[in-house]
Amino acid sequence: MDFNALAERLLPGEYPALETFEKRYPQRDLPAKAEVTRLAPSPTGFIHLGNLFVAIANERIAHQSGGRLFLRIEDTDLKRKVDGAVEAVISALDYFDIRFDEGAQIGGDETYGPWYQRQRADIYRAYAKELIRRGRAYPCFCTEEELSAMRDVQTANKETTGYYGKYAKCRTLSEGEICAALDAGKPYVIRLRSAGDASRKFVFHDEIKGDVNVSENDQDVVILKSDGIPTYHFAHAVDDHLMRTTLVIRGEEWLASLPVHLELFSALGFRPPKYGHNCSLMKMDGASKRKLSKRKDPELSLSFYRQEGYHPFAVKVYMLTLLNSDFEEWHAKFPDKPLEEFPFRIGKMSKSGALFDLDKLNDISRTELSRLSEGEMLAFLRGWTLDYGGERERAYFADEAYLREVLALCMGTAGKKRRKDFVTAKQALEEIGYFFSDYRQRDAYRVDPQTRNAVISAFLATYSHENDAQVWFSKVKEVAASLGFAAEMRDYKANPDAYRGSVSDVAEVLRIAVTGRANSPDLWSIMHILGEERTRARLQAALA
RNA sequence: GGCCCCGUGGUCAAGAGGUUAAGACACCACCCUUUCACGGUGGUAUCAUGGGUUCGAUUCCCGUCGGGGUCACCA
Repeated sequence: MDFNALAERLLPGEYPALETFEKRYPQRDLPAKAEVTRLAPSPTGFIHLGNLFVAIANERIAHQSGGRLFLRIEDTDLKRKVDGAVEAVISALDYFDIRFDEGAQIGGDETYGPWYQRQRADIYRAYAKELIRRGRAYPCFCTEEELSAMRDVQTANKETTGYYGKYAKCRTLSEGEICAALDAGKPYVIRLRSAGDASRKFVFHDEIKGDVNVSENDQDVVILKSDGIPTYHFAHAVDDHLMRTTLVIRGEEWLASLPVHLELFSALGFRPPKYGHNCSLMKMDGASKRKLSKRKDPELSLSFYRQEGYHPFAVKVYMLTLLNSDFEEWHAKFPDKPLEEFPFRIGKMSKSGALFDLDKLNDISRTELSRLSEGEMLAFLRGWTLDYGGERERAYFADEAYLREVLALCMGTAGKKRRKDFVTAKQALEEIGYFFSDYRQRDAYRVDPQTRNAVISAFLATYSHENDAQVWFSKVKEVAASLGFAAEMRDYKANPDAYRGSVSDVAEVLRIAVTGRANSPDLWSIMHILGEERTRARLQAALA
């Protein structure tokens, strides 16, 4: 077989000599320990919490080591392409502070581009042509039907499925057969002629998983699809070599194809990067865990968190606590230090899949939000409102001084004790709704209507808006006492049977009447922010 | 099903051949309290299982079970 002639027939024309690529994409000039990492999404426009997870790890490792992080777009499958997807990816990641040094739409150093794989078609073909010349790749004319029939046979025989060994029938086609098929205009793909033996095993060191047992690849994988575009595997080997990637952190689902990648690197004469296969984020589905899925878990797309109004910092803190178990302690110890100062270590990443825990995220969100000043909170809420808020939320910003006052009270920024009532922007705006015209009773009264009316009327009878907090509260106590409730918590606790309840129960009635909820900041302050008129109106309305 | 990965409380997890097996979330109780919170203290709860190795195993080895991943001209 004349491989040179075959290569010429399959990929006619002049392709640059491979050395020119080595020159065009030189070894990077970086410090010794610097790592070059990347994110290589396909342009579906969908970004997942899992993507963020991996993105943060890649970003940290690159920047912490003085290396580079780049963005490459894996657009080799046109079926997946969605317009504006790249912008969406960048914007979503940017929201969480992931900044690329170079890559698609980044505008940094362009040396290692182009960053869209479709624009690199000639590069892949040049390497594919070389592989054909060396007899390491060959054309395959098998149709989809043939392949699937073959798979059925293999399954029935309980054999490994795929294109390998005796099943790789195009591997042994004669020159004449190939030419005939080509002359007939049959579509074909280019496959790797694997030199591996699946019965041979070896140990591979994974940066996250540690030593992993793998078998050699023996599959004649497709490297160039019938449209001349490379498969992921081939593009990965070529690109990550030429872009001088030193470390690939990617999802665990790639571990199975690692042998393919390793053989590709070796066939191409490239040194493979280091790999870290990171476990996927799991979700509880009924009684069992499962990987987060785009289809089934739209609520776990990155845009969900933005829409809900989670603070990006909080999400990042949560991701980091899952990524490196000692981060949480570090962050608790140095809450004011920038996250970048945390010594992130790939070796600390967990080998087992973490279950996504919304309770934990919410707790972190609460804590992080409670650390903001009311000015920062105002800005955060405004940002969210501009993007996702409705008319109601927008109206809250009409009187900024008033809003500030509300936030200061709700966050406890004035006093020494911060409150932790806010979890997300959306929820916070809902939470403060009662300071605006839309009163809604959210929580139910725990006392019967008669008692409720009695409490409210009694309070109304003595209510004087000018009273300071002290006087105001002593009046609440009087109301309590007059209706058979303990005025002092202590008394109630000492002898609960002697009372119908305590001041707490009385205050709760008033609280619900005024705010619509059983939880709120200091009631007296609320009444004073609302003003006498609205306060009386709400109490009055609650009587009805 | 084959192959690979994983297996400490409900969740995230630290940990070491001998420990009272950390911590965080959630939950419960109590304390503080001028109501709501914040906070504080305490509590319930874990080494999947069987067999080895060992004076001793949750830790090392093997099997079992369980969970996950992967077996495309998708990435």
